[in-house]
Parts: sequence; structure tokens; C-alpha cells
Amino acid sequence: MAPNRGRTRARSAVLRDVAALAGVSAMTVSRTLNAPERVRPDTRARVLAAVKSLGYRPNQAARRLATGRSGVLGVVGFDITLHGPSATLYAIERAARRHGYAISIACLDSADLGSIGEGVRGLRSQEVDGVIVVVPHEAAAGVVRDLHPGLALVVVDAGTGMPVPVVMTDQAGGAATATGHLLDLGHETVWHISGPAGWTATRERVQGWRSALEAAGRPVPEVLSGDWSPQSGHRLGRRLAECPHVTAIFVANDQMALGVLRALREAGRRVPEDVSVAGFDDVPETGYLRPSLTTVRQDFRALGDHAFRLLLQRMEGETGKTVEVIGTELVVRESTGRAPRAF
Amino acid sequence: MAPNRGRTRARSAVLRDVAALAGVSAMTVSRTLNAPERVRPDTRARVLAAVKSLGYRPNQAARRLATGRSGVLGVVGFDITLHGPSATLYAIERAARRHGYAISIACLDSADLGSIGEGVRGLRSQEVDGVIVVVPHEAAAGVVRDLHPGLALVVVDAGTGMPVPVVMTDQAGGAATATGHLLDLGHETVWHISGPAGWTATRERVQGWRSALEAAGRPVPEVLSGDWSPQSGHRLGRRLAECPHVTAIFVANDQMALGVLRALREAGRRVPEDVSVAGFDDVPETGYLRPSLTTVRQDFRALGDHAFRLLLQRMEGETGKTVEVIGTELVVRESTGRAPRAF
DNA sequence: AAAAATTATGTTAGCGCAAACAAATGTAAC
DNA sequence: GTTACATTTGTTTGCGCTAACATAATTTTT
Repeated sequence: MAPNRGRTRARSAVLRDVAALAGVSAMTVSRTLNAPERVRPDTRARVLAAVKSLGYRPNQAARRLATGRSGVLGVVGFDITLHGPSATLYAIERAARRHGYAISIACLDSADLGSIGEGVRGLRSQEVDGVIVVVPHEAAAGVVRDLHPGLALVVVDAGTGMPVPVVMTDQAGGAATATGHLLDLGHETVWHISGPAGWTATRERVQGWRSALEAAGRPVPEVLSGDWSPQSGHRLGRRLAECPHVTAIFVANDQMALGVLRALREAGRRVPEDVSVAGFDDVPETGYLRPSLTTVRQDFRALGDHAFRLLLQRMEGETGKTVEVIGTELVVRESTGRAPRAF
Repeated sequence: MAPNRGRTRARSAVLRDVAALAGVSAMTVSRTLNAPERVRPDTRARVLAAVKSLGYRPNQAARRLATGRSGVLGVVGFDITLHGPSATLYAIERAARRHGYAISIACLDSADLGSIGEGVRGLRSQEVDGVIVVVPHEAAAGVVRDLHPGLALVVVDAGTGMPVPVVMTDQAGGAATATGHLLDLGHETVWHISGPAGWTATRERVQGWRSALEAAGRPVPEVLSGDWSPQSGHRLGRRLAECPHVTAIFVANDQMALGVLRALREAGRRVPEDVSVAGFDDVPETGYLRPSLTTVRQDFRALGDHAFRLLLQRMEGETGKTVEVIGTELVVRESTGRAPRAF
């Protein structure tokens, strides 16, 4: 029952205390806080004074129980230490806070369907009003099958095949632009170091790169598959550095591109004189690398903002499938240049 | 009252529904879920079967209201897009989840006392059981004065002067080690590019650097103050690059060190032959820079784990002040070398 | 000035759960 | 078989808040 029946700890003020102090009913206090325009200004002032003097804060759990709404949104995230996810989470949090929502997070160990479902279930039992899934993994979209239909849900950067609203970056477009940029510089073809299998971004960047090559009628080299880490970029970069006919590499993210740059340098191949390298993400460091990196900038802020707005619409009852696509921007720096004459 | 009085939407199962199906009282269902050992195995089995068949999930808001505990912890964070904070947040989330706690976050615009207080207040009104403040800012520790004494609170990486438990990285020790490493390499003295004023890490790294120099009886140069960004490192690095007597620079984080490396290169000064540079943080990219960066590794994972454990103790009623210090590790790479003979 | 419309406030009840106490059932001791 | 005790289950009540309805105070209309 009362959590501190025996204790004497000063119980914090509740609605009734405020009501008593202001000389009104509890309901009037409630209205003062939730629909101030329905209370006469002088009454309102008295109530607010009482609220202030008692340091009253409404108990959200009780409000939640009474209204069935919590004012909390859930975010399911995978590896929020990465730049993209943390930037997206940050944007979502800011947008939500501006609209009076709090954020609960659930971080996943692995991006399989089971984990995602578990994350969403965990948040649901916290009575969140809606959930945003920021798991840029193919499995993410499949999660809906596992859910109660009643839940407002938005998925960020997952595939578009599912009957859920999706907000995504135009990965394929960005990849195609970067690839096209390299072809425009006179390179015969462009090699690609991709992210790990299973990630939406991996598939779409491969696809954008491939379609750009095909559109230009160029040969499509074999894809080398990394894991987003500088280490993997370094390892795969070494392999490409050995092939003298490789003059342009489009790397699926900036961290791997960093590893590639190092591998090329170690192999004595100059960037961009011998080999051009383009990355993806435009993490803050990119402009200060040696050489600075040509890359595709993603607007994570917009991604988060749109995800929140879309979720808001869902919670207000709109249904149907929506896909919002956020554009990218090619940032040309030092790491890309004209193809060498020699070849 | 009932949130969906008029609607016909299938209300999800509640305790009473489960009880009816299992042929027991609501209380027995509650016990089956919260204290299974106090229910006879056969009854328990019947109840669990009913739970499963109805897809029952307990309403956390109601439980919260009845018990006064929420099973939710709040984390107040500042700029979670930075490596340190996001890694710490991740570690906290993982530790909390393992122990059955959910995490609510509040991100701050600015790290002043008012914002922090607002963040904590916001989380309190969500009825969190405890709060971890991850705002590596001097102002963070002062926040306690603004709070109800009843709240379990732990502060990460803030100053130690306050009557709150604090978990912190041994910034000063790490800075002293890095500085000592440079002195050992024969440098006459070490210059320092610090973080912005107001950050705990800034003050402590300055202090560690200064004490190492003083202990060795070396002159203490003027501190150059940056803002953690590569840009500021670049700007300040240019100033140091102009002084030929500068042979060793300890930079307060890796991102600024990156800017310094670029500035030195642009000025024609070689690293490490002419100038040695050491950073702080060991972000994942550091090993692949050109040259790879000697830096001080922080263990954010341990930081988060300890913060959670300390908070758990607080929530169990322990009081008094505690300070836990997490050690650092110097990672020597290419950017530091022996002092040039010339001088 | 009385009736009607409007606005402001109060009363009641219940959201779903678990604490406290009460009762019933089972087990052990004599 | 009865008393003493432990174990299991049930009943009541209230956590703090707000939806819905009820009533009082005010303004507008006739």
C-alpha cells in the first residue's frame, strides 16, 4: 500500500495538499495544470502559488494510469556509440523534448529480430506511447510482425518493404553521387568496400554504387565486405593497394576509409595522385584527415526530426504506410582527384 | 476515467482477467509474478498458463503507483554525440538492463546549472528511482543543492567537492603520464592545448600536465584553450607551429590533436621528427591516423558500470560520499618520438 | 427581473496494481 | 485427535490522478 507506511520521511506534496492550501478542490488544481484556460485567472494564480510553495510535481505514474497515456516515447537503438545512431538519437530526443515527450531507450546487443522484438516489448511494458526503432538493419523492418497492432511505431533506416512508416537516408542516391563523382574525374571504374551484410545501409550503398557504374557502362568489380571498423578498412585496403589498376575506391563509411588511406600509404600509393578515395557519413574528423576525405554527408538531425514527426502523426491516429527519404550531400575534399594518366 | 470508455477497441488483459481465467484471486496472480516462491507450483503453473494465453503484460504505471518504485533510472547527458558520453551512456544502459532497470534519458542543450537541474527535475517527474548525471562539467556537481535530498544520485566525471557520489576517470593521472612520457623522450618542456573552460576534464588535464612539468622542474608554458573540436585544434596548432622551440604538445583530446597534426603538416613541421603530439581518449580512429596518435585511453565502459553499481547502492539506502576513480592507460603510437637534437 | 446560456468549480468513481491484514489450508508435534 | 505453527490464498483498501457528470457562480438574453 503506501510505500512508506512506517517511515516518517516527508512525503512529497500531492494534488490534495495543493488543493487544501489553495482552498480549492483537487480537480481545480488538476485543471489549472492541464487546461489553464478553463480556470479563472485569480483561482489559477492562487493554485500556482500553492504549487510553487509546496514544490509540487505531478506524479506521472498516476497521471499515466488515469489517462492511459504516458508522455514517454521509446527508442530502440543498436550500438549508440556509432556516430549515426547517436546523432539520430540526439535529434529524436531534442524533438521529443520540445513537444513535451520524454525518451526511454533500449540498446540492443545484436540486431537480430529477436532482440529488436524484446527491446520493443520491454518499452511497451513501460507504457510508452510510441516507439522509434533506430536499428539500421534489415531485420528491423520485420519486427512489426511481432507486435501488437495498436502500437505507434516508426522505423529509421530500415528497408521499405514493410507496412510501417519508415524514415531513411537516401543511401543509394548518395552512393551513386559519390561513384559518379569518381567517374567524372576520369576513373575507368570504382571499387567498393561495403559494410557488413545485413545492414540496410550496406545493401543500399552497394546498390547505388552498382547502378552508377552500370548506368555509365563500366565494369562492376567484386565487392569487398568490411565491418565498418578502421581495422577492416585497413585489411581490405591492403588487398586493393596491391592491384595497380585500382585507381578509385568508394568506401561505405569514413572509419573504414581511414583504414584504407593508411593501407594505401603503407603500400606507397599516393592519395589522390594514384588512388582516389571517397567515404560516407562526414563524421566531424573527416575534414582534418590527411588527406582530408571526400565523403557523403548524412543529415542525422533531419532524420531524427522526421522520425519524431512521423511518430507524432501515428500517435494521433493516422495510419497507412509512409516513407520519407532524407537527401545527402557530396562533400568534395582532398582525397579524390583526376585519374592518373598512366593507365 | 476509462481512457476508452466509448471505443470498442479490445482492452488488453489486466490482472483480473488473468485471475478469472486461472480461477484464483488477483493477488495470487500478482504474487505469481513478483514472488513466485510464495505460490504453490500447481497454482503457479495455472496462472502462468493464463498469463500466456491472454498475452498479459503488467501495467508498469499501475505497479509504479502502488509500489512507489518505477524500475526506471534517469540519465542526464550533455552532447551524447561525443564519444565519451555516448560510450558511457551505452555502458550504463547495459548494466542497468542486466539488473532489470530501464533507462530514460534527458539530453541537455547547455551544461549550466539551470539546464542540469531542469533535466533532473524532468526525470524525477517521470518517477525514476535514481539519476546518473553524465555532464562532465564543473556545474554538474553543484546541481545537488537544487535537489530533493531523497533522490538517489550519482555524478560521472564531475568535480569531487560535492556531497554526492562521483565516478570519475583519473584525468590528472593520465595527463601526467602523457606529459611524463614526452619529457622522458627528451623534450625540454611540453605545451598544452586544453579543452574549454568549465569542463572538469579540462581543469584536471591541465592540472596533471602542470604537476608533471613542475615535478620535473621544467618551465610551464602558457595554456592554449580550445573547444574540443578539430577546428580549434587546427587554429591553435597553427600558432604553435610558428614557434620553432615547441617540440612537444599534449592535446586535451584526440579530435583537437587531429587538427594540430594538420596544422603542423601545413607548416612543414614533421611529426614526430620535429614535434611530438599526444592526445587523450583513444577514439577508435586514432590508431589509423597519419601518423597514428599516442594517446591516453579512457575506460568508459568501466565508468558506466561503476556509476550504475554506485547508484544501486544508493538506492538500497547507503549514504555518505564516495569517489571512485577509474584508471587510464597510455597508448604509445607514432606521433611521439625523441626530441630533435637541434635544440 | 427572471430565464437561459455560459462558465467555473466540486463530487464521485475508477485506472491496475500491490501492501497489509484476514482467513483458510496444510503440516508437525504432542 | 487436538493444538501449534507454517504455508498458501483471499479481501480490502488506497497509491495520485483525471474523465465524466453534477452543481454552483456568473454572464447574457428576453
